[in-house]
Amino acid sequence: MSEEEPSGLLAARRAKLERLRADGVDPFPHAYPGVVATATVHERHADLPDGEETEARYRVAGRLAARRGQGKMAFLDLVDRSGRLQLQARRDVLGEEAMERLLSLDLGDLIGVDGTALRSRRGELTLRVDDFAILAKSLRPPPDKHHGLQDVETRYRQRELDLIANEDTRALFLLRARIVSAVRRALDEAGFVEVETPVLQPLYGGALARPFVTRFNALDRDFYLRIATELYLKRLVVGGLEKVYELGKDFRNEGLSPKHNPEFTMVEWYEAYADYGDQAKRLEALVHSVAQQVGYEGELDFTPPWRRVTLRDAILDHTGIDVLALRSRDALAEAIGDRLPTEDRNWPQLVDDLLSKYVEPKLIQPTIVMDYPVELSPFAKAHRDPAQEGVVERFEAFCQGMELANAFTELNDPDDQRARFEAQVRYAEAGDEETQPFDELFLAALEHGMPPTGGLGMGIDRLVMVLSGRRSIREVVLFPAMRD
RNA sequence: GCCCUCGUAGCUCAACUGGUAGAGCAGGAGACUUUUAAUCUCACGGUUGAAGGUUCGAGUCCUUCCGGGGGCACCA
Repeated sequence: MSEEEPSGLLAARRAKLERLRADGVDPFPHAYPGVVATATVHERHADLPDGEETEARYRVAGRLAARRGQGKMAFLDLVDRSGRLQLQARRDVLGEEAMERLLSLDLGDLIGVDGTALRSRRGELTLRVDDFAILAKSLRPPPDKHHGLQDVETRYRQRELDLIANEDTRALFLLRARIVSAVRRALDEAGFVEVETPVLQPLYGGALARPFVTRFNALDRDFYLRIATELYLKRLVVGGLEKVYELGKDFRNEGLSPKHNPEFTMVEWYEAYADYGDQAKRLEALVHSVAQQVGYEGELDFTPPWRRVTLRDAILDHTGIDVLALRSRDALAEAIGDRLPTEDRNWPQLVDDLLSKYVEPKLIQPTIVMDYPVELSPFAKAHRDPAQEGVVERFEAFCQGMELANAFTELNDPDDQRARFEAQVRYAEAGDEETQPFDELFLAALEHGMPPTGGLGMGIDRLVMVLSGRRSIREVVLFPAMRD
């Protein structure tokens, strides 16, 4: 598979590959047992004084990241997942042949080293190379060893290069892994059972979004990639699993933005015999705990309780408009005036517009916005306070100017749920493309009886954005969606 | 889909009002036994995203297309 290589860089590496083979060295050996992390070597000799040598031998492996040649002695930097370790190669230790082979290595080659720990006169912990092996020859030049890889497009399209070249990228995705682990651990310890529900669904639901459509050949019909796990998880609560969660990918067929990737990771949990107030407490405690476990040190204060405000008051504070006093589309549109385009927007859409344009960007510290209009929330239970007519028990948590989580006291009255589906169908007939399709199987499940239940969904990518201070979801997704 | 903006060597970046593309790193040859972005010498490295156009002359100006980033729309 040859291609243009204007600088002859590929040819030079190919030539080295052939030279290795000619010398009887396998450039792609099968395994290299007994490797320890470079961080382990650093930990074991943290107190070694400058200029001191030891008898301690280690086998490490990783990518050759830098080289400082010196004729009869050379220093090399080896990078593995845990960090970086300096190697010292001496002609008098290795002998002529091995020294020449080591000096002919390219940056980017994967090597394994057996060596003896010492600390150089300049204070750098170093492994003197007693023996080494090429573990995989690199046939392409790596990114710049000092500047790393800066080109945003290449960083996203070839994330492996970003990970090779940029230590903060490695740290970020290790952080992401610890965040996901901590979320799972918190739910496991709280007695939730992790489940897996279908990604390929004959009918989508659980959120207001357009789905991806795919073809199921054997059944000769279209299926949908899930937009949420909500409805299947609630069927499991009906089934008696009581406390369930799923952490996985959802897919929404919508535009790209710094806050939206068409496939994203969501955790949803459902808890029998609990309400949305319980979920708010669980969310606060969980995020606070996760932040502590991963060593979050940013500006955001996750200490419970978070600020709470009703949606009505939040919009009133930021716009002067009382949406609950203006329950008709036209009255609300008139109050909005020319602040937002109101044509072709129905009442719930206008409320949502006010929230996302005037309130959401201002919510930097963690904030829980409670009590939404029923029209925006087809799966949330009506407010227990009869005075709160048209309002459901739902909250969204916001942080760093974006939505982090969405929760409600789940609607478990099957007749009410049926009426909500019917309302969604009416919105669809009026042209709304993001309505909730009618789900008879879900209704049948509710008719068997679902306990009072509180549920919550939280965007994992956004949690990682918040805890890492990243402003684009593409920074926290390994392979974000890109054009061909 | 619309608007703004960016695209130069493998990587990181230069190139005044249009004057014929340059450096560091990497790679090649060589020197060097404690370097830390090692240093030094020499040579090499380009379809300036693509295709057109204006001009005596285009990296630079214009048009279209491709891709990235930001914004709008869509959007949770």
